[in-house]
Amino acid sequence: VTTIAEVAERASVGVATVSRVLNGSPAVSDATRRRVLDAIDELGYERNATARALSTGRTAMLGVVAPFLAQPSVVARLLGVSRVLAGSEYQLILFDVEQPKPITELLGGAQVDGLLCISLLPSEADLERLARRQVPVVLVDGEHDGLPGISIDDEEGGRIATRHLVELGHRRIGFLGDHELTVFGFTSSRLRRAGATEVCAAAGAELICRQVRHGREPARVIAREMLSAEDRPTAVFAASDQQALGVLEAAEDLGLSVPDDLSVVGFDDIEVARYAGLTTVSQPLERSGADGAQLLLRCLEGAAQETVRLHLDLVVRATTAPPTTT
Amino acid sequence: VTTIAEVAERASVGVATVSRVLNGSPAVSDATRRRVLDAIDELGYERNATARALSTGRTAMLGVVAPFLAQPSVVARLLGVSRVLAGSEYQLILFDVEQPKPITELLGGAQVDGLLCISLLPSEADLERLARRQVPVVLVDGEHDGLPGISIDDEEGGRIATRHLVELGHRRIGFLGDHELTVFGFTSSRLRRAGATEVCAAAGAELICRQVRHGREPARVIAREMLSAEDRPTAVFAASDQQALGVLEAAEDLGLSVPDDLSVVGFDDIEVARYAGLTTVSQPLERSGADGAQLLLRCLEGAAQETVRLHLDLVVRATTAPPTTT
DNA sequence: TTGAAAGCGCTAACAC
DNA sequence: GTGTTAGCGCTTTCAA
Repeated sequence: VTTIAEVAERASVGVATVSRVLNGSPAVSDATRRRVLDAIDELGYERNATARALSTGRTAMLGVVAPFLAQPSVVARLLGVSRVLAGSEYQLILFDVEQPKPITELLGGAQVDGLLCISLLPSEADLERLARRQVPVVLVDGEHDGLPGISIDDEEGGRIATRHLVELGHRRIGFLGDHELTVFGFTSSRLRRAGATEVCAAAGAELICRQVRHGREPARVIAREMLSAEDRPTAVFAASDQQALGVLEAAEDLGLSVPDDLSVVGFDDIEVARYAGLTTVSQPLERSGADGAQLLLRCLEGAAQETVRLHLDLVVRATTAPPTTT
Repeated sequence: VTTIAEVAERASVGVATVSRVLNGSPAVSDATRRRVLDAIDELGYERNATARALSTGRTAMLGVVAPFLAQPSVVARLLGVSRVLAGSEYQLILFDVEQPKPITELLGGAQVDGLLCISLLPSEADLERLARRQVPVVLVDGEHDGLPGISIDDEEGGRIATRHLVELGHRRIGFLGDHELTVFGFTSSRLRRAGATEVCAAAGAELICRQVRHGREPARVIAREMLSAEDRPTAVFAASDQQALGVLEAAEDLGLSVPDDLSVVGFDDIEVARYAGLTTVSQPLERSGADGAQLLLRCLEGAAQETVRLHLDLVVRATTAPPTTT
């Protein structure tokens, strides 16, 4: 409501001078600066970010695209992003993806100086349009050709989980992962399965694969089916903790005791995992968001673009044990 | 990079006509509209939201201020907000509050058409400045004089939880709530305690109160102390599930078995509560966010401002039982 | 060190 | 129906 012009008038200077003061330009005499500052104070002036953005071509906003609600792991990542951005000059605009949909469409005309994609992969078309808009893109929990990003070695993660089961003595292992089609071109589930397949093959173990929509409930349904079979697996590796929780519920439904009748390994190590006593492959979730944000910030400064892979750990809790030889 | 002027030139029309097409004005002949649309297509034009915002005075962005990371309950609420906003023309800008700090400062010059405050109360000064900017404010999980919002009856919630304990036979009850100073002028913890106090008084039960910084770990520390006392309470009512979880951990630390040696009631019914088998007072978290967003949307349309109170439920799980008379 | 003025890309009167 | 033009509030040359 108060504009720079009113401040200028009150301080008896030109608008350019006010702008200089606002932007901390050294080319203003102390006396003038004082007058301007006083005028700003008296008028309760606050600079209009929109006008500034139009003029400079920078909005000081970073977009974060993520399937926010689908997975708790995304929340943890977002937390890292938020913490880093809080210490920067950028604001965070959240674009929640509920279903696969062109990112650019979702963005609408929204002007952002940079974009962070969490747990989803932009399509080639999206990338092209983003490039035309000169918006740098950083991936968190995803990899793509030329794009900088933070990720993990999903295949290795699959190996870690499966190796654990194999070493415990399991030879008939179930795998529960995302249904490829529903997950935004997201390949981690597939890679984790590849890792599992590799280890099973080497150990002469059988891997029974099922794909399902993400989330606990769908996993529960499929797991119930998988565990009802005559030759049910003695252990299940779920591609996410959420799905692992679904498996645990299914086990309970069927009266199977964990880990005696069934071992379960998850992936992510989200907070609930601890409460459920779930054995899982742990990845630094919050860290990934923080690092991703930092990376984007550096891209914005024109720095070189890198891709970082974070470390994975097996966390053994109470849902895995050797199979009972019935 | 492409502007409305280029589109206009290509379609051999004036910029106003392009603008009309862009905004779906009916006052454009079909033939012209076609030409414009084609030009837009060929040029891959996308309208610049910043310029539009500057011109119209509306940014199509809604701010959400929340102590996002502090509490899982806030995440659930945010989820409701996000879902509603996804169906609107507005984008969501997230302002994460890590520590008490003037909201307007946090907002910076960021232009938002409306503001949703989740689980925190803006100061009078903030409210004034927001009003001067003509930004409508809606509260989610909070109440304030003239402001519309979605809330619950915290005092009644305190009564519900405590009544449950009293009815089970507990006569020495601990209360663990937020430290008033740390929570953004947030009064729910205080009100919940008031409800608890009332019920205890009526039942002739003793209420031992402790205040603590929010979060699980601080609660654990204080609870450990509270439960180490000679005359320790036989039940604890925590003002949030997070804190209740801390109490459960403290009990485990001390070798107290729940619910035999100690009953625990939480508040919120966040997702983990279910896994921890925590008895708690359940409030519709996601719903509160959704309703709040809807309310804000209506305010933006100039509709009357209301305040809604959501329903509370006691969810009895495995952490409460009658006290064992040792 | 300071001010005047020309945009930034769009919308909305106002004329034709 | 359509075009012209004056802003929206700020930044940033360019002169002084």
